[in-house]
This record gives sequence, structure tokens and C-alpha cells, in this order.
Amino acid sequence: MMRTRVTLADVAAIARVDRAVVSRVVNKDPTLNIRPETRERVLAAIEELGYRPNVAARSLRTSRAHMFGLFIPDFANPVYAEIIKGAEAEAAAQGYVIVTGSATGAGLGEYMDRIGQGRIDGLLLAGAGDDSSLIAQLDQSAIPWLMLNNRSRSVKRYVILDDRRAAALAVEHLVLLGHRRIAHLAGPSRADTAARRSAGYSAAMDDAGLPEGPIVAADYTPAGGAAAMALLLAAPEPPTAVFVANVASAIGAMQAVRTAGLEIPRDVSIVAVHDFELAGYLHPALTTVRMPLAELGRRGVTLLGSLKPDDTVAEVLAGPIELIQRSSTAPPRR
Amino acid sequence: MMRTRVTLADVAAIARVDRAVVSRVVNKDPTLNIRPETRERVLAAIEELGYRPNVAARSLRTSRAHMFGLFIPDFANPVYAEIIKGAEAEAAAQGYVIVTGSATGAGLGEYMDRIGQGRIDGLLLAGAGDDSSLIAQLDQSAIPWLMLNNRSRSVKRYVILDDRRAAALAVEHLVLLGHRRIAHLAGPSRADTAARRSAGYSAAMDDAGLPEGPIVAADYTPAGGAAAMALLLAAPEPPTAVFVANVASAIGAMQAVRTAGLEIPRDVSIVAVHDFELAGYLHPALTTVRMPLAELGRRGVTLLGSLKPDDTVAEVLAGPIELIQRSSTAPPRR
DNA sequence: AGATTCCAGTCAATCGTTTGAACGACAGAG
DNA sequence: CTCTGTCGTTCAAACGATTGACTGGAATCT
Repeated sequence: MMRTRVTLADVAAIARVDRAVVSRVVNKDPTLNIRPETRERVLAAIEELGYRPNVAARSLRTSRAHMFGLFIPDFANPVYAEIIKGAEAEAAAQGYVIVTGSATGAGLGEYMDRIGQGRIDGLLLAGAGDDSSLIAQLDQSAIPWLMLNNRSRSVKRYVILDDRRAAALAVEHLVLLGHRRIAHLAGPSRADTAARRSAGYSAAMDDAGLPEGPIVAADYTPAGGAAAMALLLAAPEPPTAVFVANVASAIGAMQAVRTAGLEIPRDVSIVAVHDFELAGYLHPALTTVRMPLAELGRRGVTLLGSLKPDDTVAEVLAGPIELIQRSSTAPPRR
Repeated sequence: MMRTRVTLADVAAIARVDRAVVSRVVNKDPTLNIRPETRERVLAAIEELGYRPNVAARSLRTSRAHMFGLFIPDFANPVYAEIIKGAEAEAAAQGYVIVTGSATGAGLGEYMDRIGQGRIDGLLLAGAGDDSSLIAQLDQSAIPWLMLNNRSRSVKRYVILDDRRAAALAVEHLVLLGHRRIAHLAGPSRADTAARRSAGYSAAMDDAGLPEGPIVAADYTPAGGAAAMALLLAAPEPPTAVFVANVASAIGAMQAVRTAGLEIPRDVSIVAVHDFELAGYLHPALTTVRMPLAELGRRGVTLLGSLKPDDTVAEVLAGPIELIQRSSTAPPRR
């Protein structure tokens, strides 16, 4: 049952007032002086016709779209799912809606083309690389934008989490359990988060007076983690504990431990960054460091709303970072 | 560096033609007769100014937004992540962009309010319930919509997968391995997918000449699955295999098996519907039935594009459904 | 009584594109 | 030499909402 679209004019006609009045009633314009009974008529007409403002017309006139863009690498990654949820919640609270795009669909440039001009009031880039041609394009587009969980060397427009501290927390936990040979299964060298987590690892090891164990870099994938872990275990004096920079790698790493005929945590303890629901259901349940990912998304949206064109943003989100101890970490074997 | 926005008029001025010409060039209007050199001038001006059409103006005029809505229960659920990816890919191919919303942000009604009128050309509802007040509201909104992976009793507007066949495939696999006491850990009774999978289970058991084992319903959550599995294992003659309707439940179920001091697949085999990346990394690796979820998203978008106002759609997506055999299923113990 | 303020709205320009209709110049037909 | 057709463009009216400026009357002030 296709209804014909209802406009301000229709409402105005029924309520016997000017379109302007209806508009001001809808927008709760405080400068409007109106008799209660007139307002009632307007409201009744809106109700009767089921009027809803036309977004295109409104945004053409006001040049505000009430929509934010959010670009992520992959929807299937629970880390970004968490960020989206936070961003969406905050956007909803502001009456905004989110138009998502992912690198699996097509590149960022192509996404920007489809977005066009005037469709979004701001853009969040979660986990995108540091591509300078991209940044140039963004600056041309005249909308505020921000990187999440990934900083750019060239431009100060990012909010990140305290990955350093998260890494240190994980390492301290292992140290406290009595481990001394603690290796680091790092992320890919081009990833900014990986670098910060590695730095945290090094600092914490240093603080504990321990020598940095072997560090092996791997992709943020199960396969990458498995390969890297196999390497670590093959060493003449394998580590008794491994700090893994990422859950995806950690899952692969756990598999590699089993493949090597060893047992977690008896032979090797594992702790990884980012908590996620399934972590507690893996076997053994994975000890993780929980970071405020949803809060990161929320903060990004909040900032977008108040960002001035040339503002710089270089924020390390203050938020709870906690160790979720499960069964993959234990004191080393005597 | 905030650029001042570039309009058709700016381009027209530089190219020394009318706005209309620029518009027709941009839109590749086939009825336009134009001298090659004029076209060149226009293209050059567009390039020089970096002109991009204003989406609001365009969509006000044409009443097409080049945007689809997609509402899902939860971004963190890998099943919907897969659907989104498919939908996004197809939308991108059509030059459309997707505005997502989830039930974790706020309800569908609230999402529709934020969407407003004229912002989307169609709406996909993935896994939403069969809420009749909602359907009334949708029909009022004058945009085509479709349910994905969930059918509504009241309205024929859905695309679903062949859950019946998927369930049958899983059960047949267990039968082939030699199992005879095959239980079913079903989904919540209000979920449409759960009902179809249960039907498939029953049919397959019947075909195999086996008595229906115990059937226990559980939420599509690890906790629900764990509780239900505990119940199944406590029976005097526990099943040697369980067909689980959903991966989330399956993960909980696996935990419950371990808690009971049993081993998979030695003491009980488990197979679940929907494959997902981590399934291969669980311990033991979970045997699943892979369904074409991305294809479902893709198909939904395709249909939205060609849907007439009063068309009915009741489609069971034809697409590959395959058993991914891993290590959680084996012949029963003698 | 005349001036001023307030009330309760109305008027109309504007945002940037799209698109059916019109138009001047030129060519070819009759 | 006028008429009819193309060619290559231009004209201008939408689309629907917003918002600063304005207005006609009543109430209040001086």
C-alpha cells in the first residue's frame, strides 16, 4: 500500500496555518509564538497525515545531513563491531544515523565517491592505514574526520586507546605469575596499534628487570598467529609465556601450541589484547586485556560533532583497561 | 583546510556553459547533443574544481537517495556481519551506500525516526521478529522493504535460506557416521530459523528411520547452549551426537560437555549450523554447515532495487549449502 | 490620543540539481 | 525564398524545508 508522500504544505493546509508555522512547530523553534490551540491543530494534522520531514530538503537547506560516515576494515572483526556499537549508540543519542562502509566492499576512495557531497557531517576512519593521498582527499572534502584506534604520522586527527598500558598490564600479569621468559607475538609492523603494544611490552619487561624475550611479528590473523607461535616454540629455550598483540593471532597461536603437543597453560601461558565474547568459551578460556572499544566509537562521534575545521585531535582515550583473567595463564612449570 | 563547496553553477561558469549542460554531462544523459570540445571544457572544469554532486539536492529533485537501510540485531554477531558484507558489496556495485542500524543502539522504530523520510530507497530487516505494529509502520513509509533470514507470517516480504536442508545435511552426516541417538539442541521457539531447522531435523531423522531424540530449546547464546547441553547429557541414555541449531549455542554446548568431564567427539559428536571463521580454531574444531549468508545480503539488495510497491517476495535462496567437516564429529564409541 | 511593544503568525528567498520545453543558427528540401 | 529539421545549447520550474523579515491587530505605556 503505497502512500503518497506527505509534505509540510499538506500539513499546513489541514491545520490552516502557513508552512512556516508547521516547520517551527516540528523543530521546536523557541522563537515561535503560537496559541496552544493552533499548536494542537498542527500536531493533530501531523499525526493524522503521518507527516515525517523530508531529509533531503532539510539537509539541502540547512547543509546538515544528520549522518556520520564510518569506515572500517571488516565487519567480521569483533574489534570493529564493538567500535561500531559505541559509535552508533552515541550517534543515536544525538539523532544521527551512521552510514557504514568497509574495505571488504571496496576501497575508501570508492566509498567516498558513493557518499558524494553533503551526505555526511563527519567521517570516522577506524583502523585505516596512513595513506597520504587519502588524507589529501579528505581534507579537500571539507568535512571533519577522525581516525580511530590508529594514528597518522602526518596529521593530528586521531583518538587511540592506551595500547601501551594494555600491553604492560598483560606483561605485569605474567611477571606476577612468576614468568621470566616472556615472548611477544607482535602484530604486523605497519600497524600502529602493534607498534604501541610492542613498546608497552618492552617497557614492562624493562621495568621488571627481565630481558626482552624473542619478538615475532605476525598478521592479525589466526594463520599468522599459528605460524609465529610455531616459531617461538621451536626455539632451544622456548618461552614459558607469550604476550600476543591480538586475539585473532592468539587463536591461531593456541592451535599451534596444541599442534606442538603442548598444553596451555601448563607448558605455556598466553594472554592477548582485546577481550571478546568467545574468549571465555575457547579451550582453555583465554586471558585477555579488555579495552574500551565501544567508548572509542562513542568518543569519536562526540568529537566529530564539535570539531572545528582545523582543530587537531590527538587523544589517548582515558578509560578502563582491565585484565580479564581466565584459564590460559598460570604460573610456569617448576 | 576547509574548501568552499563547489556547485554546478561554479563548474558551468568556468566551462562557459549552462548548468544544465554540466548536469547532463555528469549524468551521462544520452539525449544530450554536445560538441566534443564543449564536453572537454566541462570535464576539465569539474576536474579543476573537484566538483562532486550535492547528494541532498539531487535526491530532493529525483526522490532517489541512492542509499539502503539495513537493520540488524547486533553487529557483534558474525552471522549478521556476513550478511552485511554481502549487502554492502552488492550495494556498492549499484552505486548505493548502506545506512546501518542495530537493535543494540535503539529499537527499529527509533531508527526509522532518525532515518526520516526520503533518506533511503529501501530497507532490509535482518533477523527481526514478526512485529505487526512495525509492519504497519513500514507499509506507511512508502519504501520497499524486505525481511532477511526471517519470515513474517503476516506479510510475504522475505528472503530466507534453506534452513531445513541445512539441518537435514547435518543430521545425515551424523547418521552416516553411525549415530542413532541424535539429539537436537534447538533455538528459541519464537525464532523462525529455529523452527525451520527443527523441522529439517525431524524430517531427516524420520527419513533415516530413527526416533527423534530429545529436543531442548535454548537461546542463541553460549550460556543458553551450555544449559541445554547439560540437560541433554544428564539423561539416563545420553545422545551420542547433537545437532545444534546455532553456533553461539554450540560454543556453550562444547563447554558444557567439557564441564561434564566428557570429550568431543569421543563421547559426543557436535555439529552446528552456520560456519564462521573461528569454528576451525575452536578445540576441537567445530563441524558446521556453511550457508550462503553473504549471498543472502546480496540478494536482498538486488531485490530491493527492483521491487514494486505491492510485490510479494517469498524466496528461499538457492545457493550452496555445504557441510564443513572438522573434528567435532566422529563415529560413536562402540 | 498617539506611540510603542507584543502577539501570532505570514511571506518569500534560498539551498543545488534535474529535466521538459524552448530557442537561435544553420542546412537542406521544396 | 520560405519551410522544416536537426544541432547544440539555454531557460526556468520544480523538489520540500528553513528562516530572516515583515505585518495587521491588540494591548500597554506615556
